[in-house]
Amino acid sequence: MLKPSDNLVDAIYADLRLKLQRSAILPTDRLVDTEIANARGISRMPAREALLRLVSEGYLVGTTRGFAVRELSLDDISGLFEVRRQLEPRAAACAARDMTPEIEAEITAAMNRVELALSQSDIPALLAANVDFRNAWLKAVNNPHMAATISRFIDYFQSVRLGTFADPATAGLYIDGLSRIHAAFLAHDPLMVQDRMTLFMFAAEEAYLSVRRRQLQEAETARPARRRIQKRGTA
Amino acid sequence: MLKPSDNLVDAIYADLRLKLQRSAILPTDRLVDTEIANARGISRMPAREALLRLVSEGYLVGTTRGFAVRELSLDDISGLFEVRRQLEPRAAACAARDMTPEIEAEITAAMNRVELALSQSDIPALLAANVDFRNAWLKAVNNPHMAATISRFIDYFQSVRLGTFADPATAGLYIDGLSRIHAAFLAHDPLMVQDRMTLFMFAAEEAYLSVRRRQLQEAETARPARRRIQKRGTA
DNA sequence: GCGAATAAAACCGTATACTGAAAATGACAT
DNA sequence: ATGTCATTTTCAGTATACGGTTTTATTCGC
Repeated sequence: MLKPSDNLVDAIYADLRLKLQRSAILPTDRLVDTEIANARGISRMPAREALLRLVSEGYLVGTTRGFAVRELSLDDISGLFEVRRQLEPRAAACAARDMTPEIEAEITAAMNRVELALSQSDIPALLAANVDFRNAWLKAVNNPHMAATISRFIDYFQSVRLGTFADPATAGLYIDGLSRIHAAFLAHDPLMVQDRMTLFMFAAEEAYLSVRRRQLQEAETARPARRRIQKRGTA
Repeated sequence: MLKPSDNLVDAIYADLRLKLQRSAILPTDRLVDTEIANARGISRMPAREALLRLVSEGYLVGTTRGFAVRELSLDDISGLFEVRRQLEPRAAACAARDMTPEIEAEITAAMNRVELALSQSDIPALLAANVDFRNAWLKAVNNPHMAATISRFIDYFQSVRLGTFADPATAGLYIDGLSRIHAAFLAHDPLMVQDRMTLFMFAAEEAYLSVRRRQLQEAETARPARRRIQKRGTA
Protein backbone atom coordinates (compact mmCIF):
# COMPACT_ATOMS: atom_id res chain seq x y z
CA MET A 1 0.00 0.00 0.00
CA LEU A 2 2.79 2.39 0.86
CA LYS A 3 6.27 2.74 -0.43
CA PRO A 4 9.39 2.39 1.64
CA SER A 5 11.27 4.74 -0.63
CA ASP A 6 14.60 6.30 0.00
CA ASN A 7 13.65 9.78 0.98
CA LEU A 8 12.82 10.86 4.45
CA VAL A 9 9.52 12.58 3.72
CA ASP A 10 8.01 9.44 2.24
CA ALA A 11 9.28 7.34 5.08
CA ILE A 12 7.71 9.59 7.69
CA TYR A 13 4.54 9.89 5.65
CA ALA A 14 4.19 6.13 5.37
CA ASP A 15 4.81 5.69 9.06
CA LEU A 16 2.24 8.29 10.09
CA ARG A 17 -0.27 7.01 7.61
CA LEU A 18 0.05 3.53 9.04
CA LYS A 19 -0.42 4.83 12.55
CA LEU A 20 -3.48 6.71 11.42
CA GLN A 21 -4.94 3.61 9.81
CA ARG A 22 -4.47 1.74 13.05
CA SER A 23 -5.99 4.58 15.06
CA ALA A 24 -2.71 4.81 16.91
CA ILE A 25 -2.92 8.59 16.97
CA LEU A 26 -5.64 9.97 19.18
CA PRO A 27 -7.54 13.19 18.60
CA THR A 28 -5.98 14.63 21.71
CA ASP A 29 -2.46 13.94 20.48
CA ARG A 30 -0.47 16.73 18.92
CA LEU A 31 2.05 15.97 16.24
CA VAL A 32 4.93 18.39 16.10
CA ASP A 33 7.50 18.37 13.37
CA THR A 34 10.45 18.90 15.69
CA GLU A 35 9.44 15.98 17.85
CA ILE A 36 9.17 13.60 14.94
CA ALA A 37 12.44 14.91 13.58
CA ASN A 38 14.28 14.52 16.88
CA ALA A 39 12.90 11.03 17.34
CA ARG A 40 14.53 10.09 14.07
CA GLY A 41 17.59 12.26 14.39
CA ILE A 42 16.83 14.34 11.35
CA SER A 43 15.88 17.92 10.69
CA ARG A 44 12.44 19.50 10.87
CA MET A 45 11.84 19.88 7.18
CA PRO A 46 11.12 16.31 6.10
CA ALA A 47 8.84 15.82 9.08
CA ARG A 48 7.12 19.08 8.36
CA GLU A 49 6.59 18.19 4.72
CA ALA A 50 5.08 14.84 5.62
CA LEU A 51 2.71 16.50 8.07
CA LEU A 52 1.74 19.13 5.54
CA ARG A 53 0.96 16.43 3.04
CA LEU A 54 -1.32 14.69 5.48
CA VAL A 55 -3.04 18.00 6.09
CA SER A 56 -3.56 18.60 2.39
CA GLU A 57 -5.02 15.12 2.08
CA GLY A 58 -7.41 15.84 4.89
CA TYR A 59 -6.14 13.41 7.50
CA LEU A 60 -4.75 16.03 9.82
CA VAL A 61 -5.59 19.59 10.64
CA GLY A 62 -3.08 22.23 11.54
CA THR A 63 -3.76 23.82 14.87
CA THR A 64 -1.83 26.62 16.38
CA ARG A 65 -0.18 24.04 18.58
CA GLY A 66 0.97 21.15 16.46
CA PHE A 67 -1.00 18.98 14.08
CA ALA A 68 -3.97 16.88 15.15
CA VAL A 69 -6.06 14.16 13.57
CA ARG A 70 -9.06 15.56 11.84
CA GLU A 71 -12.30 15.11 13.67
CA LEU A 72 -15.31 14.41 11.53
CA SER A 73 -18.54 16.31 11.85
CA LEU A 74 -21.80 14.47 11.34
CA ASP A 75 -22.08 16.12 7.95
CA ASP A 76 -18.60 14.92 7.10
CA ILE A 77 -19.62 11.38 7.92
CA SER A 78 -22.75 11.57 5.79
CA GLY A 79 -20.88 13.17 2.93
CA LEU A 80 -18.03 10.72 3.02
CA PHE A 81 -20.42 7.82 3.08
CA GLU A 82 -22.31 9.18 0.13
CA VAL A 83 -19.09 8.89 -1.85
CA ARG A 84 -18.25 5.51 -0.40
CA ARG A 85 -21.66 4.19 -1.37
CA GLN A 86 -20.98 5.12 -4.95
CA LEU A 87 -17.60 3.49 -5.10
CA GLU A 88 -17.15 0.57 -2.77
CA PRO A 89 -20.00 -1.73 -3.84
CA ARG A 90 -18.89 -1.47 -7.42
CA ALA A 91 -15.21 -1.87 -6.60
CA ALA A 92 -15.86 -4.84 -4.35
CA ALA A 93 -17.87 -6.44 -7.13
CA CYS A 94 -14.93 -6.02 -9.47
CA ALA A 95 -12.67 -7.48 -6.83
CA ALA A 96 -14.92 -10.50 -6.44
CA ARG A 97 -14.85 -11.02 -10.17
CA ASP A 98 -11.12 -10.56 -10.62
CA MET A 99 -9.51 -11.88 -7.45
CA THR A 100 -6.88 -14.56 -7.68
CA PRO A 101 -6.88 -17.58 -5.37
CA GLU A 102 -3.99 -15.99 -3.45
CA ILE A 103 -5.96 -12.85 -2.79
CA GLU A 104 -8.99 -14.88 -1.84
CA ALA A 105 -6.85 -16.67 0.71
CA GLU A 106 -5.60 -13.35 2.04
CA ILE A 107 -9.12 -12.07 2.41
CA THR A 108 -10.13 -15.16 4.30
CA ALA A 109 -7.07 -15.01 6.51
CA ALA A 110 -7.83 -11.40 7.38
CA MET A 111 -11.43 -12.27 8.10
CA ASN A 112 -10.30 -15.01 10.46
CA ARG A 113 -8.07 -12.56 12.28
CA VAL A 114 -10.99 -10.17 12.56
CA GLU A 115 -13.18 -12.79 14.16
CA LEU A 116 -10.45 -13.99 16.44
CA ALA A 117 -9.77 -10.47 17.61
CA LEU A 118 -13.47 -9.86 18.15
CA SER A 119 -13.86 -13.00 20.22
CA GLN A 120 -10.92 -11.94 22.37
CA SER A 121 -12.06 -8.33 22.53
CA ASP A 122 -8.59 -7.34 21.38
CA ILE A 123 -9.33 -3.90 20.01
CA PRO A 124 -5.91 -3.11 18.52
CA ALA A 125 -5.84 -6.47 16.77
CA LEU A 126 -9.36 -5.86 15.55
CA LEU A 127 -8.38 -2.52 14.08
CA ALA A 128 -5.37 -4.03 12.38
CA ALA A 129 -7.26 -7.03 11.02
CA ASN A 130 -9.99 -4.75 9.75
CA VAL A 131 -7.41 -2.76 7.80
CA ASP A 132 -5.96 -5.99 6.50
CA PHE A 133 -9.33 -7.22 5.26
CA ARG A 134 -9.94 -4.05 3.40
CA ASN A 135 -6.46 -3.97 1.89
CA ALA A 136 -6.80 -7.59 0.86
CA TRP A 137 -9.88 -7.13 -1.27
CA LEU A 138 -8.66 -3.81 -2.56
CA LYS A 139 -5.65 -5.64 -3.97
CA ALA A 140 -7.99 -7.38 -6.38
CA VAL A 141 -9.27 -4.04 -7.67
CA ASN A 142 -7.15 -3.54 -10.71
CA ASN A 143 -7.98 0.11 -11.05
CA PRO A 144 -5.39 1.85 -8.88
CA HIS A 145 -7.24 5.17 -8.93
CA MET A 146 -10.36 3.51 -7.62
CA ALA A 147 -8.45 1.62 -4.97
CA ALA A 148 -6.54 4.67 -3.81
CA THR A 149 -9.65 6.79 -3.59
CA ILE A 150 -11.48 4.19 -1.57
CA SER A 151 -8.52 3.68 0.70
CA ARG A 152 -8.39 7.34 1.34
CA PHE A 153 -12.04 7.69 2.13
CA ILE A 154 -11.94 4.79 4.53
CA ASP A 155 -8.93 6.19 6.30
CA TYR A 156 -10.77 9.36 7.13
CA PHE A 157 -12.75 7.39 9.65
CA GLN A 158 -9.87 6.32 11.77
CA SER A 159 -10.75 8.74 14.52
CA VAL A 160 -14.28 7.37 14.77
CA ARG A 161 -13.49 3.73 14.18
CA LEU A 162 -11.88 3.34 17.57
CA GLY A 163 -15.17 4.37 19.16
CA THR A 164 -17.11 1.98 16.98
CA PHE A 165 -15.01 -1.00 17.90
CA ALA A 166 -14.88 -0.15 21.57
CA ASP A 167 -18.56 -0.93 21.96
CA PRO A 168 -18.97 -4.72 21.72
CA ALA A 169 -22.52 -4.55 20.37
CA THR A 170 -21.64 -2.13 17.59
CA ALA A 171 -18.45 -4.01 16.80
CA GLY A 172 -20.42 -7.26 16.60
CA LEU A 173 -22.86 -5.83 14.12
CA TYR A 174 -20.07 -4.30 12.09
CA ILE A 175 -18.13 -7.54 11.93
CA ASP A 176 -21.27 -9.42 11.06
CA GLY A 177 -21.70 -7.27 7.97
CA LEU A 178 -18.07 -7.85 7.12
CA SER A 179 -18.50 -11.57 7.45
CA ARG A 180 -21.50 -11.56 5.13
CA ILE A 181 -19.41 -9.74 2.55
CA HIS A 182 -16.71 -12.30 3.04
CA ALA A 183 -19.17 -15.11 2.42
CA ALA A 184 -20.18 -13.45 -0.83
CA PHE A 185 -16.53 -13.27 -1.84
CA LEU A 186 -16.17 -16.96 -1.13
CA ALA A 187 -19.18 -17.62 -3.32
CA HIS A 188 -17.44 -15.72 -6.14
CA ASP A 189 -20.63 -13.81 -6.70
CA PRO A 190 -19.88 -10.22 -7.71
CA LEU A 191 -23.50 -9.16 -7.49
CA MET A 192 -23.92 -10.58 -4.03
CA VAL A 193 -20.77 -8.82 -2.95
CA GLN A 194 -22.08 -5.61 -4.43
CA ASP A 195 -25.42 -5.86 -2.64
CA ARG A 196 -23.95 -6.81 0.67
CA MET A 197 -21.39 -4.08 0.47
CA THR A 198 -24.19 -1.61 -0.19
CA LEU A 199 -26.03 -2.81 2.88
CA PHE A 200 -22.83 -2.67 4.84
CA MET A 201 -22.29 0.94 3.81
CA PHE A 202 -25.62 1.99 5.23
CA ALA A 203 -25.12 0.05 8.43
CA ALA A 204 -21.62 1.44 8.85
CA GLU A 205 -22.84 4.97 8.28
CA GLU A 206 -25.45 4.53 10.98
CA ALA A 207 -22.91 3.09 13.35
CA TYR A 208 -20.41 5.87 12.80
CA LEU A 209 -23.06 8.54 13.06
CA SER A 210 -24.36 7.25 16.34
CA VAL A 211 -20.90 6.80 17.82
CA ARG A 212 -19.90 10.26 16.72
CA ARG A 213 -23.13 11.74 17.96
CA ARG A 214 -22.44 10.31 21.37
CA GLN A 215 -18.87 11.56 21.30
CA LEU A 216 -20.00 15.05 20.47
CA GLN A 217 -22.63 14.99 23.17
CA GLU A 218 -20.14 13.90 25.77
CA ALA A 219 -17.76 16.62 24.71
CA GLU A 220 -20.62 19.09 24.89
CA THR A 221 -21.58 18.23 28.45
CA ALA A 222 -17.96 18.15 29.54
CA ARG A 223 -17.31 21.72 28.50
CA PRO A 224 -20.09 24.13 27.58
CA ALA A 225 -18.26 25.71 24.68
CA ARG A 226 -14.66 26.47 23.95
CA ARG A 227 -11.73 25.47 21.86
CA ARG A 228 -10.46 27.37 18.90
CA ILE A 229 -8.88 25.23 16.30
CA GLN A 230 -8.01 25.30 12.66
CA LYS A 231 -5.54 27.52 11.03
CA ARG A 232 -4.30 26.14 7.81
CA GLY A 233 -6.63 25.47 4.95
CA THR A 234 -7.10 22.30 3.04
CA ALA A 235 -7.64 24.03 -0.29
CA MET B 1 -12.90 26.66 -5.29
CA LEU B 2 -9.55 27.66 -3.96
CA LYS B 3 -8.61 29.81 -1.06
CA PRO B 4 -6.64 33.00 -1.34
CA SER B 5 -5.21 32.45 2.14
CA ASP B 6 -2.39 34.30 3.73
CA ASN B 7 0.44 31.88 3.44
CA LEU B 8 2.71 31.60 0.48
CA VAL B 9 2.38 27.87 -0.09
CA ASP B 10 -1.37 28.06 -0.51
CA ALA B 11 -1.09 31.06 -2.78
CA ILE B 12 1.34 29.29 -5.07
CA TYR B 13 -0.66 26.11 -4.93
CA ALA B 14 -3.86 27.91 -5.89
CA ASP B 15 -2.10 29.68 -8.72
CA LEU B 16 -0.60 26.53 -10.15
CA ARG B 17 -3.80 24.61 -9.74
CA LEU B 18 -5.64 27.25 -11.70
CA LYS B 19 -3.07 27.14 -14.45
CA LEU B 20 -3.37 23.40 -14.57
CA GLN B 21 -7.15 23.60 -14.84
CA ARG B 22 -6.78 25.95 -17.75
CA SER B 23 -4.19 23.73 -19.38
CA ALA B 24 -1.80 26.64 -19.18
CA ILE B 25 1.06 24.33 -18.30
CA LEU B 26 2.19 22.09 -21.12
CA PRO B 27 3.64 18.61 -20.72
CA THR B 28 6.91 19.89 -22.08
CA ASP B 29 7.13 22.63 -19.48
CA ARG B 30 9.29 22.14 -16.45
CA LEU B 31 8.35 23.73 -13.18
CA VAL B 32 11.27 24.52 -10.93
CA ASP B 33 10.89 25.74 -7.41
CA THR B 34 13.63 28.35 -7.66
CA GLU B 35 12.06 29.88 -10.75
CA ILE B 36 8.66 30.20 -9.14
CA ALA B 37 10.29 31.58 -6.04
CA ASN B 38 12.33 34.16 -7.91
CA ALA B 39 9.33 35.25 -9.93
CA ARG B 40 7.61 36.10 -6.67
CA GLY B 41 10.65 37.29 -4.81
CA ILE B 42 10.44 34.62 -2.14
CA SER B 43 12.52 31.66 -1.12
CA ARG B 44 12.48 28.16 -2.54
CA MET B 45 10.69 26.44 0.27
CA PRO B 46 7.11 27.64 -0.20
CA ALA B 47 7.33 26.99 -3.92
CA ARG B 48 8.80 23.60 -3.29
CA GLU B 49 6.10 22.69 -0.84
CA ALA B 50 3.37 23.70 -3.25
CA LEU B 51 4.94 21.61 -6.00
CA LEU B 52 5.34 18.65 -3.71
CA ARG B 53 1.71 18.87 -2.79
CA LEU B 54 0.70 18.81 -6.42
CA VAL B 55 2.88 15.76 -6.87
CA SER B 56 1.30 13.97 -3.94
CA GLU B 57 -2.12 14.74 -5.36
CA GLY B 58 -1.10 13.30 -8.68
CA TYR B 59 -1.17 16.39 -10.85
CA LEU B 60 2.56 16.63 -11.34
CA VAL B 61 5.41 14.19 -11.48
CA GLY B 62 8.91 14.85 -10.28
CA THR B 63 11.55 14.41 -12.93
CA THR B 64 15.25 14.78 -12.51
CA ARG B 65 14.92 18.20 -14.04
CA GLY B 66 12.03 20.05 -12.51
CA PHE B 67 8.42 19.05 -12.16
CA ALA B 68 6.17 18.26 -15.10
CA VAL B 69 2.45 17.75 -15.58
CA ARG B 70 1.51 14.15 -15.26
CA GLU B 71 0.79 12.43 -18.53
CA LEU B 72 -1.99 9.91 -18.45
CA SER B 73 -1.63 6.42 -19.80
CA LEU B 74 -4.58 4.84 -21.55
CA ASP B 75 -5.12 2.73 -18.45
CA ASP B 76 -5.12 5.85 -16.34
CA ILE B 77 -7.83 7.33 -18.48
CA SER B 78 -9.98 4.20 -18.27
CA GLY B 79 -9.46 3.93 -14.55
CA LEU B 80 -10.17 7.56 -13.86
CA PHE B 81 -13.33 7.40 -15.92
CA GLU B 82 -14.49 4.33 -14.07
CA VAL B 83 -14.45 6.42 -10.93
CA ARG B 84 -16.00 9.43 -12.62
CA ARG B 85 -18.85 7.28 -13.92
CA GLN B 86 -19.67 6.27 -10.37
CA LEU B 87 -19.65 9.78 -9.01
CA GLU B 88 -20.57 12.44 -11.51
CA PRO B 89 -23.98 11.28 -12.70
CA ARG B 90 -25.15 10.97 -9.14
CA ALA B 91 -23.60 14.27 -8.07
CA ALA B 92 -25.03 16.10 -11.06
CA ALA B 93 -28.45 14.70 -10.25
CA CYS B 94 -28.14 16.05 -6.73
CA ALA B 95 -27.06 19.38 -8.17
CA ALA B 96 -30.09 19.49 -10.46
CA ARG B 97 -32.33 18.81 -7.51
CA ASP B 98 -30.73 21.28 -5.13
CA MET B 99 -29.53 24.15 -7.27
CA THR B 100 -30.67 27.67 -6.51
CA PRO B 101 -31.84 30.03 -9.23
CA GLU B 102 -28.51 31.89 -8.91
CA ILE B 103 -26.54 28.77 -9.58
CA GLU B 104 -28.81 27.84 -12.44
CA ALA B 105 -28.07 31.23 -13.96
CA GLU B 106 -24.36 30.67 -13.48
CA ILE B 107 -24.57 27.32 -15.19
CA THR B 108 -26.39 28.86 -18.12
CA ALA B 109 -23.96 31.74 -18.34
CA ALA B 110 -21.05 29.33 -18.43
CA MET B 111 -22.77 27.25 -21.08
CA ASN B 112 -23.24 30.36 -23.20
CA ARG B 113 -19.58 31.19 -22.89
CA VAL B 114 -18.74 27.63 -23.92
CA GLU B 115 -20.82 27.91 -27.07
CA LEU B 116 -19.52 31.33 -27.89
CA ALA B 117 -15.94 30.17 -27.53
CA LEU B 118 -16.67 27.13 -29.66
CA SER B 119 -18.20 29.23 -32.42
CA GLN B 120 -15.17 31.47 -32.39
CA SER B 121 -12.73 28.57 -32.11
CA ASP B 122 -11.19 30.33 -29.15
CA ILE B 123 -9.51 27.40 -27.44
CA PRO B 124 -8.30 29.17 -24.28
CA ALA B 125 -11.74 30.65 -23.74
CA LEU B 126 -13.27 27.25 -24.35
CA LEU B 127 -11.05 25.68 -21.74
CA ALA B 128 -11.88 28.39 -19.24
CA ALA B 129 -15.62 28.27 -19.91
CA ASN B 130 -15.58 24.52 -19.62
CA VAL B 131 -14.01 24.80 -16.19
CA ASP B 132 -16.60 27.41 -15.27
CA PHE B 133 -19.47 25.18 -16.31
CA ARG B 134 -18.19 22.36 -14.20
CA ASN B 135 -17.55 24.57 -11.20
CA ALA B 136 -20.98 26.09 -11.53
CA TRP B 137 -22.91 22.87 -11.20
CA LEU B 138 -20.50 21.54 -8.61
CA LYS B 139 -21.45 24.51 -6.46
CA ALA B 140 -24.92 23.05 -6.15
CA VAL B 141 -23.50 19.79 -4.83
CA ASN B 142 -23.81 20.29 -1.12
CA ASN B 143 -21.48 17.46 -0.26
CA PRO B 144 -18.04 19.05 -0.24
CA HIS B 145 -16.24 15.73 -0.21
CA MET B 146 -18.07 14.63 -3.30
CA ALA B 147 -17.45 17.92 -5.05
CA ALA B 148 -13.77 17.99 -4.18
CA THR B 149 -13.24 14.42 -5.33
CA ILE B 150 -14.94 15.07 -8.64
CA SER B 151 -13.03 18.27 -9.15
CA ARG B 152 -9.84 16.45 -8.59
CA PHE B 153 -10.61 13.64 -10.97
CA ILE B 154 -11.58 16.05 -13.69
CA ASP B 155 -8.45 18.07 -13.24
CA TYR B 156 -6.32 15.05 -13.96
CA PHE B 157 -7.34 15.38 -17.58
CA GLN B 158 -5.96 18.82 -18.14
CA SER B 159 -3.06 17.52 -20.18
CA VAL B 160 -5.38 15.66 -22.54
CA ARG B 161 -8.18 18.20 -22.66
CA LEU B 162 -6.15 20.61 -24.72
CA GLY B 163 -5.84 17.95 -27.39
CA THR B 164 -9.55 17.19 -27.25
CA PHE B 165 -10.54 20.77 -27.76
CA ALA B 166 -8.01 21.44 -30.46
CA ASP B 167 -9.84 19.14 -32.84
CA PRO B 168 -13.05 20.93 -33.91
CA ALA B 169 -14.99 17.74 -34.54
CA THR B 170 -14.18 16.23 -31.15
CA ALA B 171 -14.79 19.55 -29.44
CA GLY B 172 -18.15 19.84 -31.15
CA LEU B 173 -19.25 16.44 -29.95
CA TYR B 174 -18.00 17.15 -26.48
CA ILE B 175 -19.82 20.45 -26.27
CA ASP B 176 -22.93 18.85 -27.66
CA GLY B 177 -22.99 16.44 -24.75
CA LEU B 178 -22.46 19.33 -22.39
CA SER B 179 -25.33 21.21 -23.91
CA ARG B 180 -27.65 18.26 -23.52
CA ILE B 181 -26.73 18.10 -19.85
CA HIS B 182 -27.39 21.79 -19.61
CA ALA B 183 -30.83 21.35 -21.10
CA ALA B 184 -31.59 18.70 -18.51
CA PHE B 185 -30.51 21.11 -15.78
CA LEU B 186 -32.88 23.71 -17.20
CA ALA B 187 -35.65 21.16 -17.10
CA HIS B 188 -34.92 20.62 -13.41
CA ASP B 189 -34.99 16.93 -14.02
CA PRO B 190 -32.43 15.14 -11.82
CA LEU B 191 -32.91 11.83 -13.53
CA MET B 192 -32.44 13.28 -16.98
CA VAL B 193 -29.29 14.99 -15.77
CA GLN B 194 -28.08 11.72 -14.35
CA ASP B 195 -28.69 9.80 -17.55
CA ARG B 196 -27.17 12.41 -19.80
CA MET B 197 -24.17 12.75 -17.58
CA THR B 198 -23.72 9.00 -17.76
CA LEU B 199 -23.82 9.13 -21.54
CA PHE B 200 -21.46 12.05 -21.50
CA MET B 201 -18.99 10.11 -19.37
CA PHE B 202 -18.77 7.33 -21.92
CA ALA B 203 -18.46 9.74 -24.82
CA ALA B 204 -15.81 11.75 -23.02
CA GLU B 205 -13.85 8.63 -22.18
CA GLU B 206 -13.86 7.61 -25.82
CA ALA B 207 -12.78 11.07 -26.89
CA TYR B 208 -9.94 11.25 -24.41
CA LEU B 209 -8.78 7.76 -25.23
CA SER B 210 -8.63 8.42 -28.93
CA VAL B 211 -6.88 11.74 -28.51
CA ARG B 212 -4.38 10.22 -26.15
CA ARG B 213 -3.86 7.23 -28.39
CA ARG B 214 -3.02 9.56 -31.22
CA GLN B 215 -0.69 11.58 -29.02
CA LEU B 216 1.15 8.48 -27.94
CA GLN B 217 1.44 7.25 -31.51
CA GLU B 218 2.87 10.55 -32.66
CA ALA B 219 5.35 10.53 -29.83
CA GLU B 220 6.26 6.98 -30.73
CA THR B 221 7.04 7.76 -34.37
CA ALA B 222 8.86 10.92 -33.43
CA ARG B 223 11.37 9.16 -31.21
CA PRO B 224 11.71 5.37 -31.12
CA ALA B 225 12.23 5.13 -27.37
CA ARG B 226 13.76 7.33 -24.77
CA ARG B 227 13.07 9.46 -21.76
CA ARG B 228 13.50 8.38 -18.20
CA ILE B 229 11.07 9.98 -15.89
CA GLN B 230 9.68 9.61 -12.44
CA LYS B 231 11.63 9.91 -9.32
CA ARG B 232 9.45 10.81 -6.44
CA GLY B 233 6.68 8.50 -5.42
CA THR B 234 3.04 9.34 -5.07
CA ALA B 235 2.49 7.01 -2.14
C1' DG C 1 34.32 17.43 -37.49
C1' DC C 2 32.86 13.60 -34.13
C1' DG C 3 32.76 10.88 -30.01
C1' DA C 4 34.59 10.19 -25.31
C1' DA C 5 36.24 12.22 -21.14
C1' DT C 6 35.92 15.98 -18.14
C1' DA C 7 34.18 20.24 -16.20
C1' DA C 8 30.28 23.11 -15.11
C1' DA C 9 25.56 23.85 -14.08
C1' DA C 10 20.99 22.71 -12.58
C1' DC C 11 18.14 21.04 -9.29
C1' DC C 12 16.49 18.10 -5.57
C1' DG C 13 16.75 16.69 -0.76
C1' DT C 14 18.04 17.93 3.74
C1' DA C 15 19.82 20.89 7.40
C1' DT C 16 20.01 25.05 10.07
C1' DA C 17 18.56 29.66 11.31
C1' DC C 18 15.43 33.37 11.98
C1' DT C 19 10.90 35.55 12.78
C1' DG C 20 6.40 36.39 14.29
C1' DA C 21 2.20 34.80 16.25
C1' DA C 22 -0.39 32.26 19.38
C1' DA C 23 -0.80 29.82 23.70
C1' DA C 24 0.68 28.65 28.22
C1' DT C 25 2.43 30.42 32.43
C1' DG C 26 2.66 33.27 36.13
C1' DA C 27 2.28 37.78 38.53
C1' DC C 28 -0.77 40.89 40.27
C1' DA C 29 -4.99 43.20 41.38
C1' DT C 30 -9.84 42.74 42.56
C1' DA D 1 -10.80 32.28 44.01
C1' DT D 2 -11.26 35.00 39.57
C1' DG D 3 -10.04 38.05 36.04
C1' DT D 4 -6.50 40.92 33.70
C1' DC D 5 -2.10 41.77 32.04
C1' DA D 6 2.80 40.86 31.10
C1' DT D 7 6.36 37.24 30.25
C1' DT D 8 7.95 33.17 28.36
C1' DT D 9 7.52 29.23 25.52
C1' DT D 10 6.20 26.79 21.62
C1' DC D 11 5.60 26.15 17.07
C1' DA D 12 4.49 27.26 12.14
C1' DG D 13 6.24 29.73 8.23
C1' DT D 14 9.98 31.39 5.63
C1' DA D 15 14.79 32.10 4.36
C1' DT D 16 19.35 30.57 3.43
C1' DA D 17 22.94 27.13 2.94
C1' DC D 18 25.16 22.82 1.67
C1' DG D 19 25.86 18.17 -0.47
C1' DG D 20 24.98 14.94 -3.90
C1' DT D 21 23.32 13.46 -8.24
C1' DT D 22 22.02 14.03 -12.83
C1' DT D 23 22.26 16.73 -16.93
C1' DT D 24 24.22 19.76 -19.96
C1' DA D 25 28.32 22.12 -21.73
C1' DT D 26 33.11 21.97 -22.95
C1' DT D 27 37.37 20.25 -23.99
C1' DC D 28 40.43 16.98 -25.81
C1' DG D 29 41.87 13.08 -28.62
C1' DC D 30 41.00 10.78 -32.99
